[in-house]
Amino acid sequence: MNIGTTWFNVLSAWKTQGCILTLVCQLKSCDQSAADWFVSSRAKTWMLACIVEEEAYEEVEEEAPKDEAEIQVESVFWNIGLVHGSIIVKMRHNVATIDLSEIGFSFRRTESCTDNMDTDSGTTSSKVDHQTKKIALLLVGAPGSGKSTFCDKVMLSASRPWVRVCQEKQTDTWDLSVYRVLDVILQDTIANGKAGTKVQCIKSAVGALKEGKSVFIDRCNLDREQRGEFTKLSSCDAEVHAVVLDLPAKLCIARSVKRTGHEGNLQGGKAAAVVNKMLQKKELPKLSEGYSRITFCSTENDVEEAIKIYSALGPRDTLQSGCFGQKGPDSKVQAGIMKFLKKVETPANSTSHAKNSTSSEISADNSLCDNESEKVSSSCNDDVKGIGKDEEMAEGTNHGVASLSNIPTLAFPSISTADFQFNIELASDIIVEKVEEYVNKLGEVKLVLVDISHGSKILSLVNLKAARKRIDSSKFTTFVGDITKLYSEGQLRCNVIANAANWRLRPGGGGVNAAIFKAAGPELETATKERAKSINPGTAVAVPLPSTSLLFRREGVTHVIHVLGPNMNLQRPNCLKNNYHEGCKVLQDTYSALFEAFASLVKNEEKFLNEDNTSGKPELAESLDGKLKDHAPKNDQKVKRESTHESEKTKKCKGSQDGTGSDGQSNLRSDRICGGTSKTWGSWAQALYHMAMDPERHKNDVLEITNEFVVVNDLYPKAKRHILVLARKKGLDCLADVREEDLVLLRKMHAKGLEWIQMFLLEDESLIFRLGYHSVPSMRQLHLHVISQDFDSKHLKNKKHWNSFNSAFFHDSFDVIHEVSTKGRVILEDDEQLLSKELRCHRCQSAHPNLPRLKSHIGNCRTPFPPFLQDNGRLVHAPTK
DNA sequence: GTTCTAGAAC
DNA sequence: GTTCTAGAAC
Repeated sequence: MNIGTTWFNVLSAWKTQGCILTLVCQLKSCDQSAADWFVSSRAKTWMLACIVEEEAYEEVEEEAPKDEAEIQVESVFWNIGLVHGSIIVKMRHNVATIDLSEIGFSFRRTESCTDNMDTDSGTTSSKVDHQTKKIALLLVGAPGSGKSTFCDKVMLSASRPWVRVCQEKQTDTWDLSVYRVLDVILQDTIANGKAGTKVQCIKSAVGALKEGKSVFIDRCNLDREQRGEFTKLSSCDAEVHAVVLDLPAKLCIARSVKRTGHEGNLQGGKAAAVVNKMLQKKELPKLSEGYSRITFCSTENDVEEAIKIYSALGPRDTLQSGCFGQKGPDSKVQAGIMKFLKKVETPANSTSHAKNSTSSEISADNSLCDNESEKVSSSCNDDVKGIGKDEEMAEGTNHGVASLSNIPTLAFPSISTADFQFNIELASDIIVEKVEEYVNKLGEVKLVLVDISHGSKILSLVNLKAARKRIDSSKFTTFVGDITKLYSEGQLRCNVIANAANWRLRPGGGGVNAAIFKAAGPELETATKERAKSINPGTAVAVPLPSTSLLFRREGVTHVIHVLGPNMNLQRPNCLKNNYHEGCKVLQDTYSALFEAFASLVKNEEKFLNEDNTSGKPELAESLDGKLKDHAPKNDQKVKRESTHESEKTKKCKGSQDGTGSDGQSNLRSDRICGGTSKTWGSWAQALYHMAMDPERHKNDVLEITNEFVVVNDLYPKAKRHILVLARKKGLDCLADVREEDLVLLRKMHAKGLEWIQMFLLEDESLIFRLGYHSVPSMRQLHLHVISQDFDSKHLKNKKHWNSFNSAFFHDSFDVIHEVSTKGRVILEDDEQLLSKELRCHRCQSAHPNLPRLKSHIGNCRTPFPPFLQDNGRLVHAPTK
């Protein structure tokens, strides 16, 4: 038997699905005894070597005459540094198993693979080039911020080919002897090789990009100049991204100390000094440096999120451009945006499902637990106690289930199966049985069983059993994700979530209870206390979530239903000591109580809605009449939400007035700005006024005339559809002039707007509309803008245009009507400053350096609109099918 | 509201 | 050199 040895340069390695690793290798050299190949990622290289039997080897030679072999590895069981286990390799047309039980690997062919792979591959890697939208990703962060870990984690699970380019070790060192590399791996260190220069880094990066791979630039990249050369990588037909690991200095130092301590090179103090010095000099990247996307991570959770995003990125996928995460350096503070950021930021610290920290990271965290900021301590608590039990990497957060529906939805965790150690088989039976019992009884609602971990046993069991019972999947589903981030991360809108509470109804403990209390903030604790002091097993306590709670504002959760299930854990109170007769009964009662409580909330909602429709906004309700979808969550928090909205405005107002002034003063001020006769209108600003006063004269420009208003196309539409409903009442120049007596008119204008939207939707059902007024209009005569949210128009030319429709400068008609009916007028502030604020996407809130960049972004952004827009009919679109 | 344009930013 | 912004005139 002829046995050959061959070496492969691994051109790229990426996971295609599950644990299938695809490698593109370049045949380096061969001899007659064996074939070795190896794979590398990072300095801690994936190293796989094998002896190939004659047949397989010949196959490689025949099939890859151009010095290229394509290999897929399935079922990989490996452990860097130990190099043992077995892997299944698919090498072009063959599948083989590699047994790595010892260094003398064996390789045996197991079955034929029928994949018809392209054997005439032409130039090396050309295939990859065409498929891959390349990315050059600069990691920006101090030593110990987790840059390399970031790369490792992404490379581990990404289906796109990534190469890590770093200072310490170049990826083009494939010509090292296999044994030397083996040594490297076995020692888990990168002691070989001198530090690479920046030029080498760039060379490697360019090389990798040309081969169709995406690259990580794993250097500190803390100052702009350092980064400059790398942003030029865009000339290699790659998008340049930055991920900023802006973690607390203490954390970076702790990790650096740990690391340097291990190698025995640097004293802890020295590491701290290095990190501190670097952080002092840091300049955060700006989009204007040439990035198409920047992601700021200020917590470990942010980092995990970013890892997830890049891991999920397939070879052909692209990410939205813009500035994501935390404050960008070029952001001017914008009240609305800061509110948004706060919404997103704060709860990010509240839960952690990052179970894939290395042990050194966890211990570094622990050392900070006692005296670090709350941020760090909360995340390390989670790391230690563990919300999820799963050690595997948290991958995506959902299975593509997107729900924006208004159907009341209850998300609930599996009760008692985690900390209370209830048997999972039995629990899954009970869940399915109870869901089956209630799902139809509850009417038009949806139930979702949520578990944070992928591969969760309870979810699989429940899915299986629910399928067997043919439970309607539109009414009951399971969902993988964090129950406190269902909307923001999973686009799953759940009005109500269930909490597996403790008997004291107190925060803490761990798991779901801790996560929900953290995410909801102290408001939930207070609201809970008002309802009950404790809870008995088998019962439920429904708590309305105050509108100030982040869980409400960010996720749209209106109620939390606390439930307490049976406990089988001896370490916890009221242990049933394996008495499953009693346990099952209690668990059944628990789910019954949960679903009953949910039913009761739904019932109350409907009642409220009906009352609201008859007294509040008859025209609106009539006009909608099932033809157009009102996005309102239809819950009893409506009034509360409005009051929040107002109080936020008041705060903002105070801020903008140099800390002076009560509401009264702000009213005065708004009067001065745009009220009554105090504003003078230029001749050019009178066009609408003339149309309203004498529409017959402008017949050609007018769409519709009634006694009370005129509908016209906006002369310079800022979106595909943009019309104005003009009030004809004299003296009603702008919002500041509106009084309670105009309420009927406002409602009619709104209804007229909705009528026109209906017509537009017949032509293009993909459009989504918003109706509203400019705070300080340029044109005289009160006019309602009815504008589609595509903003696809050549007339949208500047920041002012954008912000006038996408900041608090734009007052939704719904809010105007509500405000006038409750307060008699619209409270206006010095809103003109809002027009010069930074440009942010109206969907995902990412920031963009200029309007052309923003426009190209919004052309692609499909992120759901933020919850506040989806509520109360602020957005109007075609009925969802 | 738009257009025009200087000059800043790239 | 080109792109983009912002202020003035209308």
